[in-house]
Amino acid sequence: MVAMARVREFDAEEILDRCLTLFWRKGYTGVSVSDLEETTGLGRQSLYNAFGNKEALFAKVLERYDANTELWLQPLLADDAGLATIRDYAAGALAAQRRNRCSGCLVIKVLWDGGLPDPELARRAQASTRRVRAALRHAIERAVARGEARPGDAERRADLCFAALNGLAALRRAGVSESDALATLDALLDPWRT
Amino acid sequence: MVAMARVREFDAEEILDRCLTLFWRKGYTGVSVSDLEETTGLGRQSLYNAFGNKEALFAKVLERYDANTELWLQPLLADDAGLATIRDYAAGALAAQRRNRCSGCLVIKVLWDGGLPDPELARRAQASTRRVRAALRHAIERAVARGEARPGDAERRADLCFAALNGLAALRRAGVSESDALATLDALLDPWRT
DNA sequence: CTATATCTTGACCGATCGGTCCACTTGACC
DNA sequence: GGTCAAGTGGACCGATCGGTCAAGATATAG
Repeated sequence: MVAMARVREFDAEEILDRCLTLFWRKGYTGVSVSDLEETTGLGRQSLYNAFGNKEALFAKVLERYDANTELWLQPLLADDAGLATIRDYAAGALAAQRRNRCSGCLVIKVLWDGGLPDPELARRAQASTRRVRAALRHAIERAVARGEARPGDAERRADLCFAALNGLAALRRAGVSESDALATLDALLDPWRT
Repeated sequence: MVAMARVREFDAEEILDRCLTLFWRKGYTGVSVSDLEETTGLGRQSLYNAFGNKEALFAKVLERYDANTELWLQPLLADDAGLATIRDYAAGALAAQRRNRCSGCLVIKVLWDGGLPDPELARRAQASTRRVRAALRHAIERAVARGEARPGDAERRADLCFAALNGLAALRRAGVSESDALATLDALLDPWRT
């Protein structure tokens, strides 16, 4: 390597974020490479130079989504987590979905479409959902330990929470308002309180 | 009209059923006309003669799905409906999804994709979800009236049921077994019992 | 300044998309 | 049996899909 050539003119992370929003909104197969060009403002070859191809780019996007999710999950994994933490998590998720004009979980969506080219990606997507369920379970266990919630099968409750959270997105698509969706989640959590 | 010509050689309803399964599995945009040719065994022109185009065919399929749903909803609308009826409804839905190798509600899925060409179709899809929620609400109200369930906001509970039912499909995609998914629903219904 | 390795732009590839056209077959009616 | 509306199969359409190739532009190292 004797002579270094020009450097890349864009910020890869910002580009990935734009792609993330797009994939979140329209799914993997629903996004064309031309769409990616448009929202990123980059030429096609620049995208392929930087990320490989559409599938590899989506893999990076999924990694980024997972990292973001991990951050969102932190409060649930804290010692003082509880039912209110779960509610906050849901409120944050609904707000983020409104901001990005998308609904539901990207991971669940691409799992539903089944259009993922690489089965490894599907495996990682499943692992991602397991982390969310485990975090919910932890928050519920802490709530029970602290006496906030009455005892019960934490794993079942966590899976039920997970199902309800994803179902909230279905409710939103069915025309229910964000505040009504949150109130619906309260109808799940409140009966657990002591 | 002097001379009648040959009659159609296939049963339109059976064809629609095959298309329904395919759309259910892969969504509207995920199904190509070639796919439809393959699963129906019909030529392209036969499909277009009988149903118009892909969008019109999907509209018929949606109509059929709605009619089927109406049938599935009947037990929930009966006077003796209750929490067990809701559980049966969920069990039937999960079993049907296993049989058709698809997951979740077709209507919610196409609403999620957002790939519907006709906004009127989206409107009908939303109306369809409202009928399901109303039926769930009726069953819950009957359960309360009969003393099976303790009193509570029936509409919130119905929407929560709706969310959980759709979330059950998300759980299945996340790798949870059918029986575990049903047990998760029980974790929602049991606390309502008197 | 020259040389060179990389980035960028835009034309282009074969495959597939939804949809149409046309020649051919078929069967009910007179 | 002849006629003709309707059904069927296959070639074909322009548009778009994901992906590639070949120049041209550009910044760094010497």
